[in-house]
Order: sequence, then structure tokens, then C-alpha cells
Amino acid sequence: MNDLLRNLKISINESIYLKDPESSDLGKRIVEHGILLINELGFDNFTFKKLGEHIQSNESSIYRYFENKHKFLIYLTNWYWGWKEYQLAFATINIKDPKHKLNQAIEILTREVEEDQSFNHINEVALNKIVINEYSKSYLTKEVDDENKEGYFLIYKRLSNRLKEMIADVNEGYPYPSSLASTILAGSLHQHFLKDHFTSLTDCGAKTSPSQYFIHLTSNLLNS
Amino acid sequence: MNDLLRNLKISINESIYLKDPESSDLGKRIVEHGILLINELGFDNFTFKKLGEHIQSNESSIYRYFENKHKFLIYLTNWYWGWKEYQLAFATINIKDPKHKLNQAIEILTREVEEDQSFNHINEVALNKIVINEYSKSYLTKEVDDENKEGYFLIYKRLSNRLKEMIADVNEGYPYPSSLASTILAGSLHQHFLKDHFTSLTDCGAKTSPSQYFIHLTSNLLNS
DNA sequence: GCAAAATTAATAGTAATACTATCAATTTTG
DNA sequence: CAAAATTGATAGTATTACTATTAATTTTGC
Repeated sequence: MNDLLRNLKISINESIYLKDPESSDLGKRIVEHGILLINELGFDNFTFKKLGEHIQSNESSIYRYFENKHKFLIYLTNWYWGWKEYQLAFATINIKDPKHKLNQAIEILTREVEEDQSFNHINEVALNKIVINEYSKSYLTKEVDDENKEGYFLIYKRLSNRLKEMIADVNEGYPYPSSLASTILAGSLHQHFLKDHFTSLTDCGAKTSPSQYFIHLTSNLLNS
Repeated sequence: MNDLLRNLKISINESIYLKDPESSDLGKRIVEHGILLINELGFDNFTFKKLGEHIQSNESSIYRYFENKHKFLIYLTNWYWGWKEYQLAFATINIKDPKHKLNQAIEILTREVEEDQSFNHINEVALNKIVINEYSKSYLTKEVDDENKEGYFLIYKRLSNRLKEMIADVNEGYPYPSSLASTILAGSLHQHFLKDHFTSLTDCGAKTSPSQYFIHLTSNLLNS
């Protein structure tokens, strides 16, 4: 992202928060330090009380922004996928060739994340680690169907669908474009996790990236 | 499985439990009803207290078998993967042709689960749902590296590695056999989840199965 | 610049969770 | 049949995940 986009705001479904954290200084500190603290402790060990201590504020004040830590995770991961959606749009808009476009999309969606200067209070590297380690906990719940109806996963579904369209544009005869898109998105988070914790289960590591693996896989699948 | 295997026992790393639940009637009831209750409530809402009430036993008695519910989940998922490993071994042992063997392996590992009469106190269908919904929570923790060293994920890693070997036997030039194996294992759980909760993100459903998707994907990748 | 409104902080309190400890009752076994 | 092991019942602790109330502080609108 560049300076032209300084005023960009990732828009997030209002039912996910009680009060928009972007609307106040405290709200931004909750998000900023929440990301750092979840990354440090893991989501399971993270509490609003601990976050309150970290930002020298009060547990009860945080509860005025988010109902509970589950919703806070939903908020953060929505932000992440919204951010990815912007990156994807900008990086692929002028590409005409469908194959090139798809490869670029996969690259954006599966690569190692770097800091984005456009969003001051968000550490995208830490947030990416949270998404790798915790995203699936946001939907692997008994409430998933209700929350899906509420639109909590809309951005992610839209993103997966964009990828699916690009897959179909390369090979309209390929019978599983939706499954391939979701496999790339969820699978790349998984490969990133494996390279950090279960090296024997992946070929990704110092020499090979998840992006290479998925670009190779997709090209071979669609161009044969 | 058949009657020849009546006395089969899935062996599980001793450091996962405090007392072998297979060694007593109470232990078996903990496992049997624990599976049903986790499937019913979801792992997050499951507690040993609730399980105690269900089996008309006491919370404190359950704690003598398992340190906590996390270890209980590790136990159950280990059992599941051990069971899959047996199925895989039996179903592929006499197949000579590497392509046929690999297809058979993918079928076994990704298909819809059916009841197995060999294991009385285990409801494999419910357990499969638990694995789909909860398995990733067992390793997406801050303790994953320590627990990996303790051997908590050995069976799963061995299974993934067997699949990797079969992939390499079909095409020794394919550069990402380990990643493909882990993608098939984790990806098929994910596709099963999607078909139940996010139908727009998958092509799997009434007419198409995750098995078909992954067999098609693998064949096309390795035979081109 | 000041009063009213909104926000935040501090404190207290509740119910549930995730255990541990103790001891009694029951069952198993040698 | 006595000793050992297992199980059940009860109680207790620290933490979590909140809600409620009120006071202090900050913001705003005129």
C-alpha cells in the first residue's frame, strides 16, 4: 500500500463490535495491543483483564468495545481478510492474462506477510501469525451457523469466491474451483503452521514457500 | 474390520493418559460417553463435570484417567488416527500398482466414516465429527512444540508420512510430496466441514465427495 | 468557558470452570 | 479375608468471563 491510501479503512460488519474501535484512541490501543498480546500468549491464554493491564486501562472498558474475546478474534480476522482483499484487488486489477492474474492472486494470498505502513496501529506480521494459529478457532464452534448468518465470515467467503472466479477464468472445465480456492486459502495457513512446528509434514521451509507449492499445484491442475 | 480382529487394540502413547481407559469399565465409559458428549456440546462447552453427570460418576474420578480435557482430546484423536492407520494398512497391503494403491489410500483417508463393529465402546461416526470440528484445536496451542516432543502427534505424522511415500511411489519427481500428503489429510477434514457449514466454499456435497476431489487433484498432479 | 453528555476507570460481585485435596465407601486381588 | 486399589462425595481455591454501579475524567456544543 502507498501514501495515496493513507485514509483507507477496512470496513467491518457492525454487529461484530459494540463500539467501533477505530472511533477512539482507546479503541485503537485495544486493537493494537490486543494483536500483540494474543500473538504473545496465544488466544486461549488471552483475557480482557490481561489486555486491560497491558494498556493501563480497565477490563470493563474493553467490554464496551467487544462483547467477548471470541468476537474480538472475529473482528481481528475480518480486518486481516479485508486487508488481503484490498491487496488482492490492487495487485491484480491491471492484469489481463488469466493465468498470470491467478498466479499473482495466489502469491498475494499465500505469501509471508510484511508490515504495511498504511495502518499505523496494526502490526500485520503479528496479525498474520494470529490468523495462522487461531483463525480456525473462530469458526470451529457450535455457533458457526448463526454467526455465518450474521455475516461474520462474509469477507472471507467473498475472498475465496474471487479466487474461485480466477480459477474458473483459467480453466472453465475444471470441476472443483470452489474447493480448490478454499484449499489454497486454508491450506496455505496450514503449510505456514507446519513449517514452524511440524517440519516433517511439509516441503515448505527455507528453500521452498507455500506460495511456490500452491502455484505449482494450481498450474499443473488447470493447465493439463 | 472383521471378526479376526476382535482383539485389536489401538495403542496410544502412555504419557497422554494417567490411567489407561481401556483397562477398566469406568475408563471405557469415559471414552464412550466422552465422544458422544463432545460431539453433542462441542469441545469448548464440554467439561469433565458434565461428563461425570452423564455417566453417573464423579468429576474427580475422570481426573484420575486424564489430566484435563485437552489431553482427553489428544487421546481421542490419537485413537482416531491409529484406527485410520489400521484401515489404511489393511486396505492397501495387497495392492501392487502404485497409482491404484495411492487412490485407495486417499479414499480411505478422506471418505465419510462408517461404524466399525470391532470397537464396541467407540462410535466412529461421532468421533469422526469430533476430528473434523476439533482436531486442529489439539495442535493450535502454545504448547504444541513440547507436546510434539512428547510424541502426542506421532501417529498422525506417521500416517501423513505413509501417504507421502505412496505419493512418491507414483511420481518420484513430484517436488512436494510431504505438503501434498498433509494437504490431503487436513484439507479433507476442511472440505467435510465446509460442506456442512459453508457450502459456497466447496464443490463437495450431495453429488461430489471430498474423496473424488482429492483423488482427481492428486491424479492430475502426479500423472502429468 | 462552562454545563451537559459521553466516555472511561475503579470496584464489587456472580456463576462457571478447571482443577486439587481429603476421606469414606466399595471393589478387586493375592 | 485382609490389604490394596479404585471410585465417590464433598469441599475448597484460583481464574475466567462476565455484569452492575458509581465515580472520575474528557469531550462537545453553545
